[in-house]
Amino acid sequence: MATVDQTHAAPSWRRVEIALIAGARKVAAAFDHRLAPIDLNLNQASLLAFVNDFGESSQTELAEMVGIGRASIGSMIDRLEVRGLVTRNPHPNDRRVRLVNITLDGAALVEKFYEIDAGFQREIRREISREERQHLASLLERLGANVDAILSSPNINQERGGPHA
Amino acid sequence: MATVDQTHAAPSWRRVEIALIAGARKVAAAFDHRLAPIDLNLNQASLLAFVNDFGESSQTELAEMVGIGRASIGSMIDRLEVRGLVTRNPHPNDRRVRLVNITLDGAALVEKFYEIDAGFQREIRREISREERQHLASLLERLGANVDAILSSPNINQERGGPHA
DNA sequence: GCAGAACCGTATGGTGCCATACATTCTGAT
DNA sequence: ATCAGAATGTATGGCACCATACGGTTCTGC
Repeated sequence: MATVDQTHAAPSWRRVEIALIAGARKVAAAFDHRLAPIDLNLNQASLLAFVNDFGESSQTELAEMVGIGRASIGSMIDRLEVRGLVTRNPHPNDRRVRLVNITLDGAALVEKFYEIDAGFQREIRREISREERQHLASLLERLGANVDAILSSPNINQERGGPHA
Repeated sequence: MATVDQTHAAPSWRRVEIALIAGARKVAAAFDHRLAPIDLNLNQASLLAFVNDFGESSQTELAEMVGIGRASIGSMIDRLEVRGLVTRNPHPNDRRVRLVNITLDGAALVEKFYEIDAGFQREIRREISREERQHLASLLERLGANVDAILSSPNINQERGGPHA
């Protein structure tokens, strides 16, 4: 009750972009819910799986992969390292870099993750076709490009009336 | 370099869901960037616009509308109230409820928001057709339904193979 | 060689969200 | 009338992320 009335299809305060953001947060929450038994969240699992498949990677590479900043990836790896799921080793030729590798325990956890993930996919993708997902991916890609353009462009300071031209 | 190889269409560590989450965060960041001149973030602007259009609402209604929890909406309204953009008034018949109303200042800010939003839409929706957006909205709706189902269902503890039924 | 730019990882402080627990108030059953 | 249960809003503590700044390291141009 008191939920948003369906008859208002797309009122001004309920944009697609807002639905996108709230929806993404809920998807993450659902993922985390299913991942709780192995005590991992989505980003952690994603990082682990990446290192498992790709082998040793620098932290910057991992940050770019997961889509978060370098500082965040650092503390994330801290926690994974404490749990013995990954190791940090020096790069042989570049002393700035710390290469992240997966451990046996980590690899074992990735296996469990894949099982859970398979079940999760069946649930989350119900009523959503493969074609739609690909469409979504391409849309997100273009969205990302537009976002980058916005972020790198300055704010035209309240030139009220907006950029009519 | 070291970026994701395109030839791997959907590698296990790069799911659509992850792209969705990272993409949504970036969209929010871009929105906040454009909203910075009026010192509002997306959720705040969305809340203000809702109250502006719908009139007084309870905090629980607003939380549901924005898609965050009751505790979060509370501190959010705190900040808006301090700035004099909304007021909290007692409900005439129910002393638990505090009805949120918009002020004249708040309404004026909503107008600015609409202008900025219009420009933002033009930017963010470049290369994305109206049909695609509607498609996205419907997809998000089904995604949300699946998510709700997941969150309200218990974790079948690593009954590997997943819920076949 | 060497100063300055570019890059890697880390430390710090701040933000926004969540989950949980709580006091208050309303509702409904007895 | 009374009392259990539900609903509203608030307080608290924790988490994950960001932006910024920094020390250490490598690369580049002279």
